[in-house]
Amino acid sequence: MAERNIPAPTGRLLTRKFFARSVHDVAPDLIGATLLVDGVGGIIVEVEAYHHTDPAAHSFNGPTPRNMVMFGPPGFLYVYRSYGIHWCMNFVCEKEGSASAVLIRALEPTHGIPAMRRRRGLHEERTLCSGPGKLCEAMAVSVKHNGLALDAPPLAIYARTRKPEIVIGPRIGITKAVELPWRYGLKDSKFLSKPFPA
DNA sequence: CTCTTGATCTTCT
DNA sequence: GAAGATCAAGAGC
Repeated sequence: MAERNIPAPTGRLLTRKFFARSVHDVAPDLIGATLLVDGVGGIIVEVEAYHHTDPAAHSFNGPTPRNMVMFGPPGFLYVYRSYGIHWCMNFVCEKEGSASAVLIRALEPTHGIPAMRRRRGLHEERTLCSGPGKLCEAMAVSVKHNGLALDAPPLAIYARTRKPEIVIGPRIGITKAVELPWRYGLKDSKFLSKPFPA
């Protein structure tokens, strides 16, 4: 079966400068942007912010081989192994040494859906990218992508054209700093990893 | 629908 | 040795 043609996304391509701001400004601004890896991906509908002063962040206890990219300059990709099985992707923000990043938690699939279905072994679009491990599997992101620039192939991130309605809540799956409202989502999206509390 | 569990890498104790 | 920025499958309701 032939792969369907992939339309070019609209909107400006984000450059590294976009990420050289507070992680708490970048995170909500990413909701509605389109993330593609090798032309495959979708609209970012859910993210979380992490910072080195935050006990839940991987960078909280200083640099390790795993989190080294977080301590580098903004505008690069940090990929880590989660629970020994999955990969999760983050965009490094702020400035070198600030060790802050935005975890990409869910996408609304728009580009290369047949490829993502194949990789996930799943047909249903709603759950194709509805979690940080799921979207990496769908886009074939792994440690090979750790440290790549966010504004150069195979990555492309397109700015949204309109500001969407954004919902905020506590982060998912952590046990430290659980009260901090640093999870951001696209209001009423069907593609979230979990609904936001009312 | 909800709840429980296994998978098994990286870091910390 | 234990915990963790997760996910899917199976049991039970």
